[in-house]
Amino acid sequence: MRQTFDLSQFLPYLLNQAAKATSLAFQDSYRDHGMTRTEWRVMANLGAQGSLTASEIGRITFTDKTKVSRAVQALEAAGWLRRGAVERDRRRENLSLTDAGRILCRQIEHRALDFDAALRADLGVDAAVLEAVLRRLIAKAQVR
Amino acid sequence: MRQTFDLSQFLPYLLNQAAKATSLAFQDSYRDHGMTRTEWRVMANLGAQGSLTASEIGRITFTDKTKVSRAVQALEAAGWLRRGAVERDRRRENLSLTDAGRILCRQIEHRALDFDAALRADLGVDAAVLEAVLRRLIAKAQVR
DNA sequence: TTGTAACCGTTGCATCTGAAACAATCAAGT
DNA sequence: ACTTGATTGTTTCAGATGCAACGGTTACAA
Repeated sequence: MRQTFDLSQFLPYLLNQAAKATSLAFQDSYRDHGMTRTEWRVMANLGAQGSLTASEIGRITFTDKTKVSRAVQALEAAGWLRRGAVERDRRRENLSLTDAGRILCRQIEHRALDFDAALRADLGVDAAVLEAVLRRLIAKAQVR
Repeated sequence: MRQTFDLSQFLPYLLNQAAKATSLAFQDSYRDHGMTRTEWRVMANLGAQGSLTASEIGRITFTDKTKVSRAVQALEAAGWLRRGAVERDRRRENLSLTDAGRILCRQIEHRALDFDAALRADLGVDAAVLEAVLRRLIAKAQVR
C-alpha cells in the first residue's frame, strides 16, 4: 500500500485534469457561436431528444436548475430555442429547438463527432474501457 | 460509424460528469476546513513538493494564475502557507506550507488515500487502465 | 372543499471564475 | 547603459455559478 500522498496519482484529480484538457480542446466549437458550455449541453440534449422540460435536462445532465433556466433564456434570446406549453401542467414548459437552432446544433454536433472519433482513435482499444468506467463512476453518484 | 450525435457517448462530456461525480464525494474533506478545491490543490502540491512558485503550481495543475494567486492569499491568511524570496529573481516567490499547514495537509491526504483506495478497489483491474488513459489525455493537452 | 406538501421555473445575492490590464522585474540584444 | 520584449504575480471587471427564497401550479389526503 502506498504511504505518501501524490496528487498526480489521485483519481478524482486525474479525472478533473483530463476532463479539463479534453473540454478545452473542444470548447471553441460552441464558443465561436457565443455559447457557454451549459447552453451547448442544453442544445445538444434538445437536438437529440426533440423536446424536454427544464427539469428533465437538469436531471439528465446533473445541472443545477438555475443554470438550466439561464441557459434556456440565453438560447431563446438568440432565437435557437422556443418554449411551448405542456398539456395538463402549467408549471412545466416544453423546450425545443427552432429551425435555426437545429441547424446550428447539427453543425456543432458534426464537429463533436469528429472530435470524439479522433479521441477514440488515439486511445485505441482503451477507449471502450474508459467509457465503461466513466459510466460506472457516474452511475455510482447517481444513486445517492 | 455512428451517424447521429449522442451527448452521453461524447467522451469529454463523460469525463466531466465522472470528474464531477467523484469530486463531489470527496470535497467535504477540504470543505470541512473552509478550503476551496483550488486551495486544497495548492496545498497538496506544496505538501508533496515542499516548495514551489505560483506559476509552477499553475503549470502543474492547469490552473489559471489568477486562481492560484487567490488561493495562495487565502492559505496565507489562514496561516497554512508562507512566502519566501527566490534567489536572484524578485518576481517570483517560494511558496511552502507552515507547520500548521503541513499537519492539516497530512490529515486531508490521509482521507484522500482512503478515498482513492476505495475507488480503485471498486473499479478493480480497470483502475490501472483508467489511470493510464487519463494520463495520456492530460499529456496530450500539455504539449500545446 | 380545504389544507398541506411537493414540484417547476425564476430571481436575488454572495461567491467564484477567467480575460485583460497592470506594475515590477528580468533577459537579451544593441 | 538603454531599449525591447518576456515573465511573475496582482487587481479589475464582467460574466458564470450555486444556494436560498419566492410565486405559481399541481397532487393528494383529510
